[in-house]
Amino acid sequence: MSDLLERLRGRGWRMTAQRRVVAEVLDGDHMHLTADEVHARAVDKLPEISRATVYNTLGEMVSLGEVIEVSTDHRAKRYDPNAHRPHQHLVCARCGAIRDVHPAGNLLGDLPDTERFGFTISDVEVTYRGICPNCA
Amino acid sequence: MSDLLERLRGRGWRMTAQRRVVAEVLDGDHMHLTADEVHARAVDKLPEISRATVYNTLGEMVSLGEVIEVSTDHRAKRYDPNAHRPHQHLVCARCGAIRDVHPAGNLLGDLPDTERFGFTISDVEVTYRGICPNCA
DNA sequence: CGCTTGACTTAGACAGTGTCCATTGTAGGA
DNA sequence: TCCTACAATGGACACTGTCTAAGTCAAGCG
Ligand SMILES: [Mn+2]
Ligand SMILES: [Mn+2]
Ligand SMILES: [Zn+2]
Ligand SMILES: [Zn+2]
Repeated sequence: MSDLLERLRGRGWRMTAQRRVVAEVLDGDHMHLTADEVHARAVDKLPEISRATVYNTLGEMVSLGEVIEVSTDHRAKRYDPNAHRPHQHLVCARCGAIRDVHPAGNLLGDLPDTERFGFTISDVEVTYRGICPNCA
Repeated sequence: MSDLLERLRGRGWRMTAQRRVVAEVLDGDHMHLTADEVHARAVDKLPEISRATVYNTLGEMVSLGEVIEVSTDHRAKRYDPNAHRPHQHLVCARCGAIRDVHPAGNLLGDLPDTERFGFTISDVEVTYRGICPNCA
């Protein structure tokens, strides 16, 4: 089942009921949940799990590169278990729906050397904004 | 001096000391300030200006398209008076320094039709991340 | 000019999101 | 089974942003 859980076990994580539940929630069908949304779903499976533990666990997963933090609006960060296939996000400006997208081309190459100001650039983050078919 | 102020006057804004000061701060040398940083600088010029007014004024300037909201980290929004020349941002992952950059190429064109899922896309937001010369 | 009025400002309460810490619990190895 | 280092807990706290009720004032008008 949980590939995410497998990878975490392989990294020497102490396996607790709480971490199992957080991993299960992330691997479920709902993508791009906020920490509090993850917590709400986790509570359904393990009523005594605390908010702090969910925040800690998500933060650790991000540090390990197993989960990605996404912030498409200026509100809560969202947690994305799709960390092993590089992708970007397409966001509906009206309802907030989020889709994974895979742009063609070399995004990093679009930035000329004269525009790099001596930075060593390691990452490009792109958010496409528009109106989804439902909202149109 | 303040081009920003001129444009706002032209839009029928009631001209108050508070709005003048916020516009002056934005047009100063420091770019990409947070609302509370704008407030701190505004207080130096007009001690009684309130936090709420700074938030309100910045929000109105954004609505009018005279200022852009930027969120490069997952913390406070930053306010960018450079609203009339489209650009993107380059951010130092260590110290948070922000530079304006002007990518070549058609950013929107990088997203194939098959990756648009029926959305009407109106905007692309790009953040380049790396390490600045100072931090390297 | 001085009045009038509706737009603007203010202080502070409140809400949403995230962090911290002292205490308690427990996974997993000896 | 026991130990102990690591993890979980709950609640206080910090940061960012929003809201409201009451007071203030810019600007148009006589
Ligand atoms: Mn994603
Ligand atoms: Mn800028
Ligand atoms: Zn929509
Ligand atoms: Zn730096």
